[in-house]
Amino acid sequence: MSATIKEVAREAEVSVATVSRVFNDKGPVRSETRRRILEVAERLRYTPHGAARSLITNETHTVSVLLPDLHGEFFSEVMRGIDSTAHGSGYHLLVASSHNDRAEIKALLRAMRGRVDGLIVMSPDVDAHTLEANLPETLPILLLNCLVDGTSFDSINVDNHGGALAMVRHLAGLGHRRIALVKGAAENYDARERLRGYRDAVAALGLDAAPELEIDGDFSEEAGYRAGRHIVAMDGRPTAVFATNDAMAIGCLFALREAGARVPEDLALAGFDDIPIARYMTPPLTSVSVSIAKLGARAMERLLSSVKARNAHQRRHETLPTELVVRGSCGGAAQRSAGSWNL
Amino acid sequence: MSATIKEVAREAEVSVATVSRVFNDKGPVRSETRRRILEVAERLRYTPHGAARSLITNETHTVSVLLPDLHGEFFSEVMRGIDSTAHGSGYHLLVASSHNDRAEIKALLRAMRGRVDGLIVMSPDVDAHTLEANLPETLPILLLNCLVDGTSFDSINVDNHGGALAMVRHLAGLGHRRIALVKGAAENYDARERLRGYRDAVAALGLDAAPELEIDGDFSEEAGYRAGRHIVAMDGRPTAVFATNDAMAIGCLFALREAGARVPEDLALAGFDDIPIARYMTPPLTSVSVSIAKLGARAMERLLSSVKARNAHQRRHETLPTELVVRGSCGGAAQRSAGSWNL
DNA sequence: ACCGAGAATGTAAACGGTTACATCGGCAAT
DNA sequence: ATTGCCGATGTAACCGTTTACATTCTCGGT
Repeated sequence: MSATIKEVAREAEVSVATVSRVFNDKGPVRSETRRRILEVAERLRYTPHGAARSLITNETHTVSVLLPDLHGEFFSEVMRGIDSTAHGSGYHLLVASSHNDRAEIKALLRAMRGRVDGLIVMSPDVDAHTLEANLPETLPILLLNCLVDGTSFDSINVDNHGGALAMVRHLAGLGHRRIALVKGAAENYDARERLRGYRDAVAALGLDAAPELEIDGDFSEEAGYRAGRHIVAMDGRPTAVFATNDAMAIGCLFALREAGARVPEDLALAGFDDIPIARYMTPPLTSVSVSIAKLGARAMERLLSSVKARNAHQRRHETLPTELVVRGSCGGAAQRSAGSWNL
Repeated sequence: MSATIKEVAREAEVSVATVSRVFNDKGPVRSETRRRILEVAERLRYTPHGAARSLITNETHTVSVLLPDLHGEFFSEVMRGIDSTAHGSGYHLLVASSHNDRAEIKALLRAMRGRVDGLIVMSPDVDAHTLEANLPETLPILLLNCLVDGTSFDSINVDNHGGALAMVRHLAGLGHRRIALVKGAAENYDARERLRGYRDAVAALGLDAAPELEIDGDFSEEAGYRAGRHIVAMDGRPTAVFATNDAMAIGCLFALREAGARVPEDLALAGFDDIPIARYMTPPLTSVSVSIAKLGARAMERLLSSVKARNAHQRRHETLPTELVVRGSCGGAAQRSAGSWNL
């Protein structure tokens, strides 16, 4: 094993306390002593032992991110944001994908004690109760895009409702009265909110409202593909399709093209999330941008502040606004200037 | 704070040793005693303290992944593979993106002591020397897609050379004699190997070899875009473009389309990596698949085995084969059957 | 009734740090 | 010369576990 603080102390002919003081910049140390200690430490390749330090100081300088299944762009982006601010504040990142098995989640959560200073939860499946039951009540927690019923946890959510509303309004503005929606899984919170936004907009604008316009899906490309095939075969065929995430929009586009339907001429298509691929599709996909990296950054920011406040702070629920990104897939005025392709 | 083992012991009227034995399934415990202890533990919400445990056992059940900058699909996929096997073996994952600052990397590496049992390094920038100088020599390390000169570290590399070779051979088979290459950054190891594969193939097959056919790039979409613009303007215009990664192929495709060049009719286009978007492009991109998730899984597998062997094992360098994935972007017989889209 | 062998449990020493408190000089003020 | 104070350093307790070793209990065999 590596050298310990004791060996450094012995070699530098001081006590461990002094060595510790040097390494933590705490308390007065004569500069000559400091120099000698640092020199010895360097020679012995001494590095403080993380676990030992955590044990006594009761802080790990590590936060954990719990997510459902790290799939694709969304995960990658949100992690980017999270990592960047964590890193900036000298915190390490522990990732845990829950694979939504009940017992497993419980085990995961429990394993957190003594390992992390805080927790960001992104699993829509993990209910607040499970969290409370399996975590030390002093551990700061931030719910990211989770259902926040009456829970007293801090949270950040994307304005799914508002985004969906804006998208439907946009489509209506282009003249569409009959807009199909490709739904996400019923138990998914994001999915429910987007659905709610769609319905509210349809009602408010007096558009065609029919159960068959709400098509089942689960946020996977394959579901989008199935939805697409279904749509081209409908008799009261809609003039626009709003897939509630980009992955489904992609699958859907494939199905439409396969069936010979042109987008946007025959059918307008819109997505949600504005994942990086969206702008490279043919046609480029109109979507709702949620600024995923910023979402992650903001989450970590808030978590760290509650870590520093020792979790004794005012709880808050925050909603991050979305932005409609108009590209070519819905026709209309959508145009993008050459050269700005890499926005 | 949460309950400690002592409180459980006191409440259950046993010694801490017995509680510990129960929680680790070690040594004999009367089943009645075990029951009582578990009951008390549950009531007190006791969970073993990670740091304390690590301190004495000298293992953290955590491995760290060091990567350059967690950007995009590649990261996401490789993490997926890594996480899945780590998780399967009961290991936690610490991610650290190095942001390639010298001093920062050093600090990061040092902070690892007492925090992790092993390390996967994916930063092509981190040289072996930095690793050796800043890590306890007993820490198992696996180099993933890094330059492995004479280093004695374990490693896994993608067969970049073979993949590039196969791609050029494929293009030549379609009748192309003048094939442009869009290079990656000169200092990037993957990039160099792919370039080497291209040159070897060109030489072996007697294709047109000219310096102007090797176009600068850096693996970014933007670089691909610039390369595309450059290519359409060349006088001895090539008939095929081999972008050494998919991101550049995407940018390139955009530029070609913008200039009115049809793919694959006027110009064949190929990429490398087979990122998920590739199959959704128009036309679908012919690429070299590296099975990224498998790469990550394999890496973690090997790392864990050397963790278990206490790092006292035979070092090995391994090369993961690549696979040519033929789609529509190069013309020829490329065709994909409807329905298999979600492969 | 006694012995010895396990089985069941307890005791206490690590693990590698941090930090409250004690100690020790040296120096300015008296 | 004494006092008091402060800067520099040392001592030792503590953080929450695991585990080698000691101790006690339980029984079957004699």
